[in-house]
Amino acid sequence: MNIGTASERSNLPPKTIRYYEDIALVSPQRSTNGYRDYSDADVHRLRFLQRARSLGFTIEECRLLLSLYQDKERASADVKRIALEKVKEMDAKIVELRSLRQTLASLAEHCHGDDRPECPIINDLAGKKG
Amino acid sequence: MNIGTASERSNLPPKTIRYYEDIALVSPQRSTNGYRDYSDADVHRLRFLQRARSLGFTIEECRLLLSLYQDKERASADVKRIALEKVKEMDAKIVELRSLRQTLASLAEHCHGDDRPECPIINDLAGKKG
DNA sequence: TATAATTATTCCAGTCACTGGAAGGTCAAG
DNA sequence: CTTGACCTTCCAGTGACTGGAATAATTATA
Repeated sequence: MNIGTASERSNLPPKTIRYYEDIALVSPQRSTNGYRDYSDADVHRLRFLQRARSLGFTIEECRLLLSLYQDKERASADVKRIALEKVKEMDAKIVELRSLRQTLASLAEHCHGDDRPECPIINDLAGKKG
Repeated sequence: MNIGTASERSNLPPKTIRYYEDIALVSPQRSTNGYRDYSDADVHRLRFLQRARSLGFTIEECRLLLSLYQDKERASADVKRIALEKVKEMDAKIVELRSLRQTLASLAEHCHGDDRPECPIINDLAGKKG
């Protein structure tokens, strides 16, 4: 099938799919007219990538997961380890984001938000005390 | 002062400070030897940037905040609006991240994580049901 | 004073994961 | 036969830096 169809079925934009070919993640056949010709297996890999990316795996992690997926002898322990590391990373990111959010929200709360130029947000960013 | 000192005082790496000059955020004087010569006001701007960036503002938002900061006539309402938008964005990001984290964690939980190749994480990524 | 170490300079290239756009080839419908 | 949708390649840009090479200036030490 052409890239447009593969795009619909994988829920990935054509540009992204071509990019995945550039970095050797999914390499479809070519039709006689030079168009990329995606097999069901290719689309399968694309969907795998779409899902894994949306779960926060990097491209290189996806590459690893794909190779584990290809390898019939792979141990699920490998996959689990990678997943749990990712969960830990996400936890850390959430904590950090929540803290930033709190700081910013409390700054905004103390900003009267009218025409007067006194603004605690600006003051804080500028490093003023109080 | 030289870039090294400015770096220490602003808690920003020299590379980043030079980059900020490239994109016209902080433009110090030059000494006769060609070295950048940072004033206290420059360092002030750098600290402002460091803090704002760490709070999740983009460079362009920082540019805006700096211009509001410079402008004595600015209304704090503008700053508050920007800050509250940012808080909303962060809330959304946190929700999304939490959901991804949950998906991944529950997949990992159901993965026995031994030598057997059966792995729910891989199966899920591959789009298998059950 | 010679030398070594540190810090500074510029410039080019790379990161990550795409995304946009130009210039052109192919194909199906009317 | 033309229109328009879809496909191709290639080049360049995004954001926010970061790394590294080659060179120059300053500072510390022997």
